[in-house]
Amino acid sequence: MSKVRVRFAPSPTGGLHLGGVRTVLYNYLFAKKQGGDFIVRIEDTDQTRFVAGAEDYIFNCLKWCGMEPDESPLHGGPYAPYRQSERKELYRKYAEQLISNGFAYYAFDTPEDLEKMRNDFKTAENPSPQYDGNVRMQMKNSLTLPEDEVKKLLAENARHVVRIKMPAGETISFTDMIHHEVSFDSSLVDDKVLLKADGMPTYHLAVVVDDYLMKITHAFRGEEWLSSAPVHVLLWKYLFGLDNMPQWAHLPLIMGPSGKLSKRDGAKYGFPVFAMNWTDPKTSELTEGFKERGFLPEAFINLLAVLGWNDGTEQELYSMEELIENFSMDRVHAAGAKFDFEKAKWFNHEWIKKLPVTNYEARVKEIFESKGIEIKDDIYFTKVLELVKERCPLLTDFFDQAVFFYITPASYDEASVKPKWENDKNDFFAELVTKYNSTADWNISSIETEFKNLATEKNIKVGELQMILRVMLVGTKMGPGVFVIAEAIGNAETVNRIEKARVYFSSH
RNA sequence: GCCGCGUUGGUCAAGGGGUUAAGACGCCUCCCUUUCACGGAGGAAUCACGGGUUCGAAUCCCGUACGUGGUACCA
Repeated sequence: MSKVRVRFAPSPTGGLHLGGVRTVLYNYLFAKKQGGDFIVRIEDTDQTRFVAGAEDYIFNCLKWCGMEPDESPLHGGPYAPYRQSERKELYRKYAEQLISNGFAYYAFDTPEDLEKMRNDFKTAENPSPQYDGNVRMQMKNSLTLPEDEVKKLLAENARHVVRIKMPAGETISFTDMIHHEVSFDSSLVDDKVLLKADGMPTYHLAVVVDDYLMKITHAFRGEEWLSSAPVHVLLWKYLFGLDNMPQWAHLPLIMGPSGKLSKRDGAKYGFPVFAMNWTDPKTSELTEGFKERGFLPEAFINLLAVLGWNDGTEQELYSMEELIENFSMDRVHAAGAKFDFEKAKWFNHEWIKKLPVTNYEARVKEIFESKGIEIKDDIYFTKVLELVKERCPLLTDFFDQAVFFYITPASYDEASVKPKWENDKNDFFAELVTKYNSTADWNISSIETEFKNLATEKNIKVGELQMILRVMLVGTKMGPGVFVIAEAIGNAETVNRIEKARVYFSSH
């Protein structure tokens, strides 16, 4: 059996969303599991939709996710070029081969002609007429025009396209790795354009020709392509033989709160849809990415992998290696899945807890510095992150959960302290400051022992005092153990914060 | 409209003729902590509907409904 080769074939028209990344992932996992090659081919046959920077952006996303292609326009490879716009000259000959075999034809209809046809044939039962067997003989094409006129038009370079001539009354079927037998009635499929007036192929021709030329063995794509699969199957049959056709798998769609997930859903419902931040160069509109929202690539990959796939066990957390080991296409769900941001955050939290802080502290450091907190002591920073990570589902949560390790609170949760602030409390903290000022060995147990001894001596409930101490050090009722915080921020700063708060509470 | 695909709790899902119909997220209660989390123990909540087939259907078949994708010289 020949080596497994799969491809991800994006068109560089904008950001890379969830569904796209999952398509790459399944391609990648399948290829790596079989020891095959993962190819990225850029499908840029529509120059009107070209967006500057989109291709680089896609490769950046793949890099962030840890999925490096074996072949691509960036990585090179034996089947270059990997950009369809650079392969333009290749396609025409296949289109012409189809025509000479009677499987396709030239069509000279103008956009106005097409619009007229759609209008003329439009009825209540058929709101969107297709260019198909029912109308093709009434259009302007090499099937209806006299041969010499066709020759003449071609000779004078009249604008034309090449369309596939869909046969009538055939059942076109194929085996999909996820949906199993899928079949279509060829009479109901339209004469899709194969080669456009500008000489570029459409997706339909290009995908078949390139998959053949690049020796692709398995072709995975979103389910939105299933409807046009009969065109591709026929093209394979006419051009290269069904025996050489790759195995198809049409992946279930990832749904948003209302229908197929779109980038609009992100802004609308408050969660990212793209892998990384994407700014449209034309409109300057920014669409948020999972990365910038505070996701770890490990979590992003993990949550995408199990959205539509499971290995039949109860395992939910998988590293890339484990995914490669366990992935199989036949356990991919046929039904679409609705994306749940709450669960996505849970995955991220699990990975934050699981991975050593050193794995992501550089990113957290950037967040702190962008908010004006300079990190000078990396050892201390690591320790701080370690202390708060179980309350941070997102990387961006670390700031709020840990700023107080760096700055003295500017305000206090007065509602919690005020009702309990009486003279005995004031005295207690005044004495505590004196004691702490002379504490020689500043560690958690000495801090706690001194505190509790003094409380016992003063006959005040320890718990109540601890709560007040917390508010004094943190500002609010949050964070790790109070004495742990005191130890971390140090003797001088602890004393400083207690004294500042004591004065504040006594005068308010 | 037509064509394709799909349908197990709110969400992700296991299970594919006989099960008390797993598990996870979320939600609720309790424990832990006089904080917030983490962790632990419980709880509410599901086989779209109608017909078959069968001793027995969440599981097989047929309809219906609903959802979703396509219906471009876009991918």
